[in-house]
Amino acid sequence: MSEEKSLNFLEEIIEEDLKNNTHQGRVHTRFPPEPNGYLHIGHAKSICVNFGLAQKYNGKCNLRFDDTNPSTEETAYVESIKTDIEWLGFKWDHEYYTSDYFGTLYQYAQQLILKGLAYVDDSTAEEMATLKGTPTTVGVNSPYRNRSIEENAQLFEEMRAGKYPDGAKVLRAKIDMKHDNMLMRDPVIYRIKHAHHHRTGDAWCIYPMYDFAHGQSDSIEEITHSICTMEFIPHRELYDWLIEKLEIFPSHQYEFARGNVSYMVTSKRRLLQLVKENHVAGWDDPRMPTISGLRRRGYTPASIRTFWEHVGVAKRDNTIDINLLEFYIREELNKVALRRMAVLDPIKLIINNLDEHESISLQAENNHEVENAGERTISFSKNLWIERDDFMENPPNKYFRLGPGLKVRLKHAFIIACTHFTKDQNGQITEVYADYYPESKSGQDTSGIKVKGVIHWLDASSAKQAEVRLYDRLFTVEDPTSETGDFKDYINPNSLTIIQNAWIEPALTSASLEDKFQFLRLGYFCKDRNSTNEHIIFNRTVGLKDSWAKEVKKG
RNA sequence: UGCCUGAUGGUGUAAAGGUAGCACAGCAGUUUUUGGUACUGUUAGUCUUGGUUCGAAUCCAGGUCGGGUAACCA
Repeated sequence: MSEEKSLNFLEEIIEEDLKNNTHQGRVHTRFPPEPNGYLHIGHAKSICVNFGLAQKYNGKCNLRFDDTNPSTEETAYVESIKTDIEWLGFKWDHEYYTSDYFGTLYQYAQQLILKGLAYVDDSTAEEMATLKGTPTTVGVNSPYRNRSIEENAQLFEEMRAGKYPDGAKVLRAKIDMKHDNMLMRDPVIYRIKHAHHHRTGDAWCIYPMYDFAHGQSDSIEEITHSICTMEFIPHRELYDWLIEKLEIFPSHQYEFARGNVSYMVTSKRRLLQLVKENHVAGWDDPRMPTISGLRRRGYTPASIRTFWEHVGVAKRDNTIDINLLEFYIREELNKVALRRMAVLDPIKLIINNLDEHESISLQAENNHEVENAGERTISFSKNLWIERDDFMENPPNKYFRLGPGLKVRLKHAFIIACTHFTKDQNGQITEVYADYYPESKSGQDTSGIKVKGVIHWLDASSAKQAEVRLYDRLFTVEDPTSETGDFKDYINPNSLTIIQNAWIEPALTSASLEDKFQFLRLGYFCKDRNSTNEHIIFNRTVGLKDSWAKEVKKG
């Protein structure tokens, strides 16, 4: 089989540059988060693209915090972002902050003023908005547009010195108020903000705007390929204009389509709302699409990387089916997760032909997908727990589990035959009775009995209790933001089901936070960070594929 | 309405003028001591109208539809 992986458009650009020796064979990218929120699944794509490209082409990737707006940014976010990137498995070449360049950026602004390409404007925000025009009507020059170079230089210096209050003046690039691209209509490049900055403290009271910081920072770091999402396309013209006028290193911007995933929302505003209004338990709630949420949910870094790698990079709008993400986490967990048994909704199973104090030791494989995964010892005795779902009073034809007169195998143990059962006055099954076949022991079955079904179970005398949290998608519709009404109207009321008293294998009590488990026939689980020795909590990462459920649904 | 983008099965993504392929999902089956996994088979696609060409998903022109864009946010 020839593994001929085609290149995405960014790889094509880079390979073309490499061929033409555009940057002396250098590939240098950067990941530029703003430290004002937590990273989510969409950022993970950008991280995979930027760090991935650098890796593939033997280049470098910087981490640069785009911290030009002191009123929204915090050091706490810086830490969470770094944690998440490292967890995803990437290493940055340098850790930079746009605020490191405030001095240089200030000088760049002065140069622009000296070239007659920037001016100080006293207009209010409203006045500027009016003068700016609309996409279909051209803008009008500000009355301050023709101030002399000397006056502009003087005023800008005074802005920096703190002579004016917030909003009193801005520095604008002098481009063209009639430009088709709204961003070229004399964009604001510096504004006054008497705010404490998380890194520079009170050293500055003027801060550069994104457009006067990002491209210049790329240039300072000699970034060869500045890769961002499609909504920045209109900014590229300004990006290039500034680099040209400033005569600095010609970084270039390339845009790809952000990756959307069905049943998830990723806008910072909406995520913040979910947290603030307590629809979820925090930024790392396992239902959140944040990296920290996915981590707590039990997703692995590799599964997220593989997911984005297979999704690919292109320029068209897209919504990726959440099934694909779930496929990749299942694929990985199937190979690494230790198999254990747990009973979430128990009914008692009593073995008729076993004495009360009898106990049989059995060996159970930890993961038969992997050699050397080892075995553990489990016990089998008279009183067992089985899943309520695994017994039916009047089972349909293709039901391969337990029912009156039916036989099944208890995983890793014996074949049993149901003799009778009891119900309470509400018609709820309370106890199921069965005979076991001693000669049908798992691995050394000489009984000759064939059964189609295998169910999981727990020895009631040794099982431990735990809390199990079953997570489902947070929303009931693929794209809650495109529906009528508020996106929160579409929150899935069943996104979290808490089972307070589930039964688990004793071996599970010593689980670590990093361990991944498959609860046989139920799904993949991991221990929650809020677990204590007395109270263990397991989170369901994702269920197993369930073709029986599908069958039932079809009727 | 201006400018910028984009359009390939249900979803995502390939095919650089020459057999429309891959993955997920779906469906059918084989295997199975997890109704899991693995394996096999299978359904289904080039937005539209013209043009260029022996030949067009690809090139050209018009149209249609989607997305972005009018913060002292990034």
